[in-house]
Amino acid sequence: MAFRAFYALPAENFATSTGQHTNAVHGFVSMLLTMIRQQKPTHVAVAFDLDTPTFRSLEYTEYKGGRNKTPEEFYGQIDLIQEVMKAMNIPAITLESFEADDILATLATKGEEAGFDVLVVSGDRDAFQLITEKTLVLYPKKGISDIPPMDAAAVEAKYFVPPERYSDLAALVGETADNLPGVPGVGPKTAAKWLNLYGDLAGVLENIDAIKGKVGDSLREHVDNVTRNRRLNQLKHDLELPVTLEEMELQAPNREEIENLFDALEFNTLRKRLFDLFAAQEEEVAPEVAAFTRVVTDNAEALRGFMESGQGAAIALQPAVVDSEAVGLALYRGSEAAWLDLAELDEETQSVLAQFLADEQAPKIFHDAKAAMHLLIERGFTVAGIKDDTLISAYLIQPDRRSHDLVDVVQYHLKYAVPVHQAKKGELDLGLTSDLAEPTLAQAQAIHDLSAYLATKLVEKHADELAATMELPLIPVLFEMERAGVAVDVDRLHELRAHFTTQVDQATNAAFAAIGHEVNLSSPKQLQVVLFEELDLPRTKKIKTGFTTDAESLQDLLVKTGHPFLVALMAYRDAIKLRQTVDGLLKATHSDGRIHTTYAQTVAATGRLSSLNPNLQNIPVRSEEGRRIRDVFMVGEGYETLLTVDYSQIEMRIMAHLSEDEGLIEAYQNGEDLHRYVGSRVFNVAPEEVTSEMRSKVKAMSYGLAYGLSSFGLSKQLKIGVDEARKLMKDYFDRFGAVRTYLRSVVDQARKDGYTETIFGRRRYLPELNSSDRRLRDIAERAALNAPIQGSAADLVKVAMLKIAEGLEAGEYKSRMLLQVHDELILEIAAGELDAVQELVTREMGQAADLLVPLDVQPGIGRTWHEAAH
DNA sequence: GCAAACTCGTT
DNA sequence: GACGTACGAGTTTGCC
Repeated sequence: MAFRAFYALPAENFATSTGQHTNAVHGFVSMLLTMIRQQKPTHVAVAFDLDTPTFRSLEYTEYKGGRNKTPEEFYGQIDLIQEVMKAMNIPAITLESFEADDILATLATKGEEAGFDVLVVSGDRDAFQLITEKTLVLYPKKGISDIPPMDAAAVEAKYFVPPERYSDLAALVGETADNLPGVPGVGPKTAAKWLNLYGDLAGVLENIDAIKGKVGDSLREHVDNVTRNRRLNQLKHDLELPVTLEEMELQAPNREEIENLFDALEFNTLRKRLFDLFAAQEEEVAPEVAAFTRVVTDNAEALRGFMESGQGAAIALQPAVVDSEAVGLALYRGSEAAWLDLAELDEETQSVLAQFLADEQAPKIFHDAKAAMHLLIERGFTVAGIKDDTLISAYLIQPDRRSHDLVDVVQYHLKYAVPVHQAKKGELDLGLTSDLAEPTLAQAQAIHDLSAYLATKLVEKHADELAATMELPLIPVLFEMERAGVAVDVDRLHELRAHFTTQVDQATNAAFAAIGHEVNLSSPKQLQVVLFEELDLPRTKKIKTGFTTDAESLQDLLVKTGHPFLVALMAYRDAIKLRQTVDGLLKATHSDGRIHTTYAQTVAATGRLSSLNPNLQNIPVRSEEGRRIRDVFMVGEGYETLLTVDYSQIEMRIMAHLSEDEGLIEAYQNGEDLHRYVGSRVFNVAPEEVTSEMRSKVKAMSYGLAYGLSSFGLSKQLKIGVDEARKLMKDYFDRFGAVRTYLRSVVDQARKDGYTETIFGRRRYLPELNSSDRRLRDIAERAALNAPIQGSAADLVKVAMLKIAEGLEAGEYKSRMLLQVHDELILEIAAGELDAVQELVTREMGQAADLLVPLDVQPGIGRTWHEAAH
């Protein structure tokens, strides 16, 4: 691992002021911290090779021969790593005449015997022989985060033999890195074929004469290689180690030693990461979980009994997931729990479970029900009767938190650490005590307990009604939208990709020609050198790393200097952004020819949905070129057309409603062109005398107000003086005074209450309104201004979606909602249903709330999203 | 190799 | 000295 770190990080970038290279140390410690954070081990040890002879090199002098000499810069870094381990109170183990992997093998065996789950991290494939039900191997390819631990199934998938045969396979194939030649002409495929035919290596050698062909001859000729390889690649499991398992228990680091050591190594960001990690760990409290009875529900009768004995009490459910697939399901109902192996259900049990899951009257509690629905439907189960979702509850209680992972939520509210399971794919016998069942059952129990605890919290925060009438009912609606996905024209996507690539290339060439050399146009850092040093253009706004090269500043520079490089650079930025968008869409297109986004219901603090994997809420629309991407979203087979319906000026209307400003309300009630109307009042001219320049000024101001725009911001946006902007705002507020009163009162009220509230009662808590830090307070004030407006709009759209879903179901329409883009809904319309569905959608959107101003909705029809725009 | 910074698309 | 909300995603760079 240290060696990998050494080559991953450029040595020349990592040296102390005294010249000591630290890249391997930095990389190793960085990886170790990541691993501790992700895997949360209770015990940790690190094994090192020595550079003295081992029993392998004594038996076979060429062992690991032919390797390049260790680079100069690596020397000494191993000692430094060992010093860091000492300061972290992590044993660093070496053993004369043995290799690190033998130490790991011994530790794995000892750990298993002591009842531990073991995770071996090694860059040596020989470690695969250690894999068992209790031991997994992390074999880093690129990085150590984001790679699943190798289990038996993963080894089989890759090498076609189980882990206990891996060493046999390696002996036949050979290992270049260790200078262990195998049988020429034999690769993993052939080796695996033989091993599976004859059981193991001994079997292959017994039947050596039966193997035909050139490879058979080759094997017979090199059989000595094979037996030697097998002897050498066998790891030792029974070494006398200088460290006990107890001594491996992960402890807090020795702060003083770390400080001194990291001072010397000049590690500053790592120091923070290390202390942050252990600070977080110290907070964790031991679980205080009530005991419950486990019920094995491996047959229909047992499952039915479990269901019935609960007498209709809500059941918490938690799927166990391996490789994005539900392999097990834990059910918990207070003092009693059940565990189901979803892969092994007999027909009758499957049917009992299916009936329960689909029963609207059987109340269920999930943490992230929508995700569970996707997992379960792949197993043939539909889910109804979602009584509670602790993910939603946690979000409504603290909408500003970014993540509401079960682990975090339980830790925060119930003050205990819920166990997390290691995914183990090959483990098909999922008994009640399996590594998967225990933690999943504990999670289900935690969800059950959370649900009860958060229910009172919801009431305290006045979010119970919102949960019951809006967020929970929305779950199945969003689920259906995600499941449906939207059809895309893949050929068109490829054409667009080629088109934008041409533009990227042209812009790149033009940019290089303009400055006479190449540069990475995607690197702000390099662009700064070109713009502000080579070309010596006027400096732009300061940012942390120098001067910004953002689009707005580039445009300013272009106006000031007219330099052709700027033109090319801006064209490059536009084109590469569009190509990235297209690439993302291509990557996200499923085999059904559709893109299935995921709506995050618990991310945006204002109550909006967000869209991810891919984000379909930021598909370009403003530029002509970008809009072409909207043409690839098309009506799917079996449907007639797309229908888009969006609210016009929803946030302005909500501001009119909330402020009760008579002028604004009158304008909307009379159906006037709002910006023209406002313009005529602000500039004191007749409506027909409002010029387009006046109109765009008040339009920018109107929208900006809902975001907490300052006169400075307005002046910048409109490219007018601050004085003029200030006057514009004054004139605006003179005419629409209630708006100013409202905006002020929102912030004042929020400062008193600690939260803002939408029309539908959605709260956002903003404690920083009373911060002594001016910057934080300003940010909180703008959030307080915006949250009721953006949030009410989000609520309104959600209400409309619920009504539309209801209406579609009641009318037994085949048409369906596909997408939501904050104030716009996109539906796929089945043949003959257009008129009725359009009427339904526009009606429900129009009457989603009873405001002081009318809600205006605009429908559009077309074969593609672009065509359906109006 | 990981995490932060920058940039930019939408509403 | 900063100055418009709410997001997601891709690329580059700093780390020492």
